[in-house]
Formats: sequence, structure tokens, C-alpha cells
Amino acid sequence: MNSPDAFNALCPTRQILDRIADKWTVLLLGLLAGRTMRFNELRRGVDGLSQKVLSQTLKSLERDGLVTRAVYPTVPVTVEYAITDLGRTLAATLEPLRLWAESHMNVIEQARADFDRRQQAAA
Amino acid sequence: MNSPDAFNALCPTRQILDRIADKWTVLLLGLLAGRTMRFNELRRGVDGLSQKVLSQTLKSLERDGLVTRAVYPTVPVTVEYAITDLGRTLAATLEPLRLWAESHMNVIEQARADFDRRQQAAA
DNA sequence: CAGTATCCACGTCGATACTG
DNA sequence: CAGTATCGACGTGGATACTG
Repeated sequence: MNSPDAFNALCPTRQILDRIADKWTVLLLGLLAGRTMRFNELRRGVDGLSQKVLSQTLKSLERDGLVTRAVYPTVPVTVEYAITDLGRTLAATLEPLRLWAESHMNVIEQARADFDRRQQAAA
Repeated sequence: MNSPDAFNALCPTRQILDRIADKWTVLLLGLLAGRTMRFNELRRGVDGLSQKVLSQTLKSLERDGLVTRAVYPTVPVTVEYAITDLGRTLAATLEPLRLWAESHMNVIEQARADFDRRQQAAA
């Protein structure tokens, strides 16, 4: 078969899936879907995200055409990150994922506790 | 604030998001949503996935209550992995993501090429 | 403010070998 | 068949320091 097949490592779809199946992408696009934000704003907005990784992630998001980066020659310099139309369609697809996580976390934590208890009992 | 907030690293939602924002989860649940499968079947089904990582991933999927693991005392032993109802709701949320990747890969590859060309020109 | 550069600790992954 | 155990290579990420 020649149709896109995410299960085949050679398929470009897989590269893209690898790319978007990344927690920072989900969170950053989620923020930028709300409004345009500046670098340190994003940094503060996502807890636990280091400056280095934020920088890397934004660069690849820009490369993929999901966000734009605008530099304003103020002093000090102002940089604004905005989501693109393409990025917005992805953010829309990602949103249900975050909602799923939020609404099912209790069930999953329970499942984990049960599993760990069974493991404990078996050992 | 005490409501679920995926942007806060301390929130359990974040752990779950980290967990499901994983490429193997997406692909494995996608396969198991179709039908119950055996270990080596899954291994063959997902290109580039090593035995070790498959084993780890399945274990954590089981721990989270997303798949079940059934052992049949045949010779040699038969192990079947099946998606749970919970897993099915997640798979359903994940499906649009794969479709998005498949339908937008051309645009993204173009964006990457453009970006790289601009970088090249700037350097 | 918005990064880049460097170093290093860490974990993860693939390859290989072995088991019930 | 369905794993586990071990090892070594590798890359990613955090901390820190510096720059326009």
C-alpha cells in the first residue's frame, strides 16, 4: 500500500506524529491558541519547561509552520509568538486530548494504584 | 486554583498527558482498537519498535487500565493484549490526531523545506 | 528581554543473550 | 512465544554563564 501509514517508520506521517506527540507541543499550542504571547510569558505559562527546551520547541514549531515568530526592534527587544492557521487546526485536534486527560485522571490513578497493589501482592 | 490544570507540573493531569503524548501509545492503541493482538503481532505491526520498549509500553498501558493482558497456558504460551473500554475512549480521541498528521504532512514538509531554505539564505 | 553556548548527569534505547 | 537481564552508546535535558 502506498497510502499514508503511520505504522510504517518510513512514512513521513510517522515523523510528524513523533513531532506532535510531544507534551510541550500540546501545551504550547494550547496556550498560543488563546492569544499571541512573548517568550518569557510562555516560559512562565508552562511549569517545568526550561528556557533551553522552550527555545528548541518554539524553533521547531516555527519550522513546521505551526507558529510564527515576530521580532520588534524595541529596547529591549520584543518577540511575539503567534499560532498560525495550520497550528490552529492542530490545536483544535489536540484540545480533546487535554480534556480527556483532565476528565480521566482519577480513573487512571485508581487503575495505577490497583495495578501496583496487585504487583505488590504477587511479590 | 484546584481545578485540573495541565499547565501546572504538579497537576496529575500533566503526568497523564506526558504519558499519552507518546508516539507508541498512539500507534499501539490504534492497532488494538481494531482487534485483540498478541505480543509479536504488535511487534510486527509497529515498525521500529523494539521488543524491550514494546514490553515496557504494554506494561504501562496495562497499569493505566488502557489494555488488558491475558495469558493462556498453551505450549508455547499465548498472550493476548486487548484494549479496554477506557482505552477505547482514548483511542477515539487519538484517532483525529493520526488523521491530522496524515492529511497535513505535505504542508508541513513544505514548511520545513521553506524554513530550511530561509535559514540557508540567512547564513 | 530573548535568547545562545557549554558542560555534565541522567535516562532511555538498541543489541545481545538468556529463560519458562 | 513472550518475555527478562545486562551492557554500552547515545541523546536529551537541566544548570549555569554569557550576549545583543
